[in-house]
Amino acid sequence: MTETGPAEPAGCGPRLRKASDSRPLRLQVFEAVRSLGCLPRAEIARALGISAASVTAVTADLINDGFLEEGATAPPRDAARGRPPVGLAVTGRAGFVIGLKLSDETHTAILADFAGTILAEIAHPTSNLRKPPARILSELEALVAALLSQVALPLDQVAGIGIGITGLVDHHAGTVLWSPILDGRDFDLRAAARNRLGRPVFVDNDANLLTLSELWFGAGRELDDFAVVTIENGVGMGVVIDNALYRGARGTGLELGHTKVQLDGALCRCGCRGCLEAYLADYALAREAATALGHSIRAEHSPNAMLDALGAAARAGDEAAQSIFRRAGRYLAIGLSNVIQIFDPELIIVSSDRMTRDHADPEAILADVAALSPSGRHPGARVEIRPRGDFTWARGGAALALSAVTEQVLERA
Amino acid sequence: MTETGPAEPAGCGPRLRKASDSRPLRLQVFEAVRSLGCLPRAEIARALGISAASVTAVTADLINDGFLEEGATAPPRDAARGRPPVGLAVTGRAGFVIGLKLSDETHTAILADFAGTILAEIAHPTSNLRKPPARILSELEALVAALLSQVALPLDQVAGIGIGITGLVDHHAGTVLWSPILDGRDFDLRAAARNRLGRPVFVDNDANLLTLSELWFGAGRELDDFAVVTIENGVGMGVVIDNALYRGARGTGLELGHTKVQLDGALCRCGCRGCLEAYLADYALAREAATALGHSIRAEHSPNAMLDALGAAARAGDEAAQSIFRRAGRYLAIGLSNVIQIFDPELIIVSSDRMTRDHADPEAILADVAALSPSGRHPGARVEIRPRGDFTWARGGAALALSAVTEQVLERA
DNA sequence: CCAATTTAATTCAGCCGTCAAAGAAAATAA
DNA sequence: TTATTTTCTTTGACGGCTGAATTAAATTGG
Repeated sequence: MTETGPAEPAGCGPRLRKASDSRPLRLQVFEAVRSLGCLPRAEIARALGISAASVTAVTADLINDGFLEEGATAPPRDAARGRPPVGLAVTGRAGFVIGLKLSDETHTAILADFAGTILAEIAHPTSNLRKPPARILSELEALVAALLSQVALPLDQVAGIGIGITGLVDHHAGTVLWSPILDGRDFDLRAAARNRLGRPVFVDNDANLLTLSELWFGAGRELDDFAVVTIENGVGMGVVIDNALYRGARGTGLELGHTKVQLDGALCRCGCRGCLEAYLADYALAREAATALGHSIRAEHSPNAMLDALGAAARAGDEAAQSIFRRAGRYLAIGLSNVIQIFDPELIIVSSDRMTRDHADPEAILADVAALSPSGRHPGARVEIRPRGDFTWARGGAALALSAVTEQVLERA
Repeated sequence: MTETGPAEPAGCGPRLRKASDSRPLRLQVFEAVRSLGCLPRAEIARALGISAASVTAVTADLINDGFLEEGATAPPRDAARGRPPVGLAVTGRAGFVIGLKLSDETHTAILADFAGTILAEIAHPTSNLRKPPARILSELEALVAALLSQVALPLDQVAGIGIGITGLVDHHAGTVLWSPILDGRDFDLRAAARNRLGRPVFVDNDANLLTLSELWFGAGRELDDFAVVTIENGVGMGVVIDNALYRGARGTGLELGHTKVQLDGALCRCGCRGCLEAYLADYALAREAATALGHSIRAEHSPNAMLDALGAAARAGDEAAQSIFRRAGRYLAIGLSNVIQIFDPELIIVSSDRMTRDHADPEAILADVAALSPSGRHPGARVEIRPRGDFTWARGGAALALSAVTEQVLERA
């Protein structure tokens, strides 16, 4: 920055934002109907702040093109006078998407229609070995085929497929930079899957999928801004800003697991010291488990087995085992507090199976978080710790596909 | 979130975003000209991706209304053939704003016109005592009067006043929740100043002002996304996402200084332990200075004097003094690394006078930051440590006022 | 049962913003 | 001088959207 005396020409102000957005009304109306379920034209006009005339015109088109239909169920009203509203709803058959999660234990997938209704679910157990890309693609293809056969839907009816995979994923490029279930690096999963299946594919990491799932189907539907923190093999985060998933300035960001919470701290699998993940993730607990449980457990046990044993020991009153979970809880509180300091969200959803099953005391964690927030500001974020359903990820994959696909499908033919 | 078998109606997808933006072309064109300085109509059309016809129409209006004028200086061209372009520039006299920073040592203010040209600057020394609001308002009024008298501009020609103040500020509400230079809490500075001066007022904290200054006049003009970290009495941060200042979900966020970098760490003036600020801020260094310098300095010295002495001692080779700065540098590296992990910006600007004067080794800090970033991703953020000019804040205040005021002033009369 | 009332949906004329295409202007090149 | 190139302006047309008026469908109350 130049320090000047008076004057200095040649422009000032932020640079121009690229897209001058202004999405077409057609799209806005469709999304309003999908978002709110089944609502009459008058409500659409009010919700979007546009004239009733436009709504009539646009919805007539959308109905004509087969995207909306006049609702069977008339929505309830407060004042039961006047002409009754005619509810509009998204025509499910207008399109279908698949959401899919590749994991180290079970691959899951769901089939959803454009209205967000889930039509089929499937789960395939898989080996937890690293696999070559070709193998993953075969598994993926088999999963999709089995899913579609449940409802006898041909593949070419699927408008898009959203795939989630653990690891470092570049959503924009569609590549997997690194994944614990994949041999090699920098695999272009999007291109490979698109070639194999012949349908549009979208890729993201599992934390973002989880966040999308909350945004589209879960608690996030009540909020403009919230954050999701997930703990398992690694520690991940997803953030929603103004009803849209925020992916960081350059596509990879929000790596809460690799924020540092200790100078020269514990060693993380990323090679750095002091990462939050190095105190919270499964592997971090597992490596202390051996010490805590002594001879009762062997090193060759799987991390999962070790953690189960550690959890059992803690519940049985083992001091060492309890202290492991207690420390993890305190570091989790630091991580959550930092998210609050930075983003100041209304809600943080902590998604963790192990946390809800084993960790000593969610209450203690919430109390720690509260204690770590300087007073004087507003109430502070709500923190909810909750388990995760088996198909939550896959659902997020469906949301990923829906959000990417809707726009182009709706383009006037 | 409900776990279901198939089906579940009643809508899905993100909730509706409130404003369907789509700023009027008139505003976009004006901002394009201001942003790029002096550019011909053809360039405007290209930059905004709109037709030349629209540009002609809109600019004719803007010229007619006195917001633009056909440029004196024709911008240089590559191919010197064809009809020479006529540069358009913002008419400075179209409007004026004041940017103003209230501080504990010196209040500063600048006067800028709508083109961003700085017409006058002024600095008033002030006592570093806490003051009652009325006193601050008087100082503010005197500052404005002295500034305007430099160019004989009447106050009612000023379209807006942007005020920055250290402390916890709620920009949307216009209130100062807490400030080290102000008695009491929850002072509605915006309303008070507006009443006193009779002009529109906008308020923000100093970190955001600094960030706006970079966004409007500095390095940020080359980037879509960047972060600013400021270190002095406290540790602050400002973040720009997609060419707009991000203020967190609920107005207060981005409190980098109160992110925790140590479990049960050093005591922060916010009352928590382990805040980054407790290792970096002036007061944090000052409280160790007494120990390091022993009897050579008295406790009753001002923090500033103590830090000056500490810096001198470090430069003279004092081991203890050096270690204080060295540790602060290492914690700063953690803070910067965490910003990178979360936001993944292209650039972080570290703005600190003391850091550039005293701290042992910027090189070491940058090296630490690099070491704390897991490899495998892209180059990583650029970090620039730089001193701060006296009027940088005030300039940010002008930017604050400009961005708030432009839209309404441009509304067709 | 028939107004009156209330709310929803539709129709229609018209404005605003935008574009494509064609024309006018100003410079250089031959 | 004439051709060429690029910028700027004008024009006519179109599509998206709105406001006002209209039609439609229900409830309420005599």
